[in-house]
Amino acid sequence: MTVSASRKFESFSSWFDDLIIRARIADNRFPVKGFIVYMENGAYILEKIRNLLEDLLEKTGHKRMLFPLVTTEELFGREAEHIKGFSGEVFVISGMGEKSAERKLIIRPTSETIIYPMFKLWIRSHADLPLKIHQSVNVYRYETKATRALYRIREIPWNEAHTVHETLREAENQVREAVEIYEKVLKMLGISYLILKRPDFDKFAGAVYSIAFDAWNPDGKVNQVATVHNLGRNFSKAFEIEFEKRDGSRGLAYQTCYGFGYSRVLAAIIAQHGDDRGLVLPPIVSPTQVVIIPIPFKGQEEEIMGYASKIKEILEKRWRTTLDDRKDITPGEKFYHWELMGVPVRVEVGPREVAESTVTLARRDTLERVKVGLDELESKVEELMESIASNLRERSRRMMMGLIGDAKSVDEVKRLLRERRIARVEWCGSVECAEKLKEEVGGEIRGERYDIAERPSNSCIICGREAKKVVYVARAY
RNA sequence: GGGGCCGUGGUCUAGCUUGGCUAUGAUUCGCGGCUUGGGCCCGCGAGGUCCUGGGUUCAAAUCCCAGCGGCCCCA
Repeated sequence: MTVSASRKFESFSSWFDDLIIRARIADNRFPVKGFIVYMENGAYILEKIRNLLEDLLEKTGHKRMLFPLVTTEELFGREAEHIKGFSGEVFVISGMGEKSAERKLIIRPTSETIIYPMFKLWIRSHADLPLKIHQSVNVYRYETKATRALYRIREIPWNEAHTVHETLREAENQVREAVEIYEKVLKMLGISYLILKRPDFDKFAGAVYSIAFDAWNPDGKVNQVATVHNLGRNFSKAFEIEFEKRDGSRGLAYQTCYGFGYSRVLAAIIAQHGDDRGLVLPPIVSPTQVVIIPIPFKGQEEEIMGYASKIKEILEKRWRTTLDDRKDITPGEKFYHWELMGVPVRVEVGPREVAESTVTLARRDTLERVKVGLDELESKVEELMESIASNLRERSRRMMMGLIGDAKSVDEVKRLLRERRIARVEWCGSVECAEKLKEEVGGEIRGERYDIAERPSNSCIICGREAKKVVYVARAY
């Protein structure tokens, strides 16, 4: 059985906006544009995602630190490319109360220029390396394009990690470790994505190269949920991060940094798994994992409630369990409510179940129901949780595969993007062709696969010269 | 960056073109009753800076200007 998700594909915007507020994820009506309120479910899920990621980061030796919110104009301007990339979208503190500032402060759009001056102080020799730190904080970017709840906001909750290494090779290995960590988290959430090495013109400001995780979205605009950058020695040069090498000579350190956007990952969970009835949450992050709905009949209320409480006692030992004992609404209404909230497993108990010592279990992803005996309650719920998690992952992966289409001409790219899909094309690698393509089709070259090698076998679809790369083209948030 | 559409109780909405009555209806919320295997029904009650500011007018939700905010399309 499949649940219709036609609304989310046909009118994604209104489906999403409507859902996040009704499912108490976020309220976009805060009076400052681009700043949103995370309500209990949104805040809860963000926290769960954060725990999953931080746990993996710390297991791989990243130390949690917390750095200040602000940097100075001087520090911010140290790395030429970096300031070029961000200058148009930083918030600046230019005064305090009535007074204007002697020294303006810049609120972090990302923390390189805040963290690296400290790295300079801390790193003296190879024995101090590798240095791996991370922090989960908000960063601020004055988006000039239209903002969008969770996807494109001006106050961005994320995790950023920064590492320093002796050699280029070690930095390369660190990039791979970061990619693996992000893959693990996204996999636990059932999210599907492409890992793309961004073309040079689209890399992080100050990086040697950038790798991005683009999650698919129902409206065809890919959602960049995380990025990993090899910074080479660009920043260590600007911030004078030098160390004494094993051979006694001095050298500049190699660096990497990577960021993981919590709100965009939350958006991806909602967008990839949700359907016309509301959220469909992976069990691992769902605020409520099991909801028990009693179906009382006149004269049997007490018996049924007693039975439901007993079920709750059993289940709450292992899962976040809610017994919906509200008296003023009908069971049917409760079904709709908890489906909206995306609760993975629903337990229905009525007169029939009481009489037979059974319960009826319903799963949120397919809405299938099954009746099970009390003795197998826990094992069946366990099975369901696992099955839901893997079904969501598989379903999302299949969807993404279906969205990708090969294009042999600019017209075909146009057609694919119009169908809200992702085009795979062969490209010569020139900026001119990339710009021309963008102009004609409205989508941009997002990059080539990082996780697997795809070799071009034909010519560039724009200029016809020899193709150097197989790249993916999509509209993006 | 350019263009278009829109803003009315918590939510959705009528009214706006052609200015004029106590701003319409639903939903929601509170109380009571009845129900309960998919949003049931009945009664009573609550809830409004008509986005903000300025202008035109005897009179503005309605017309004009600016701002703020949202959505869509193009770049």
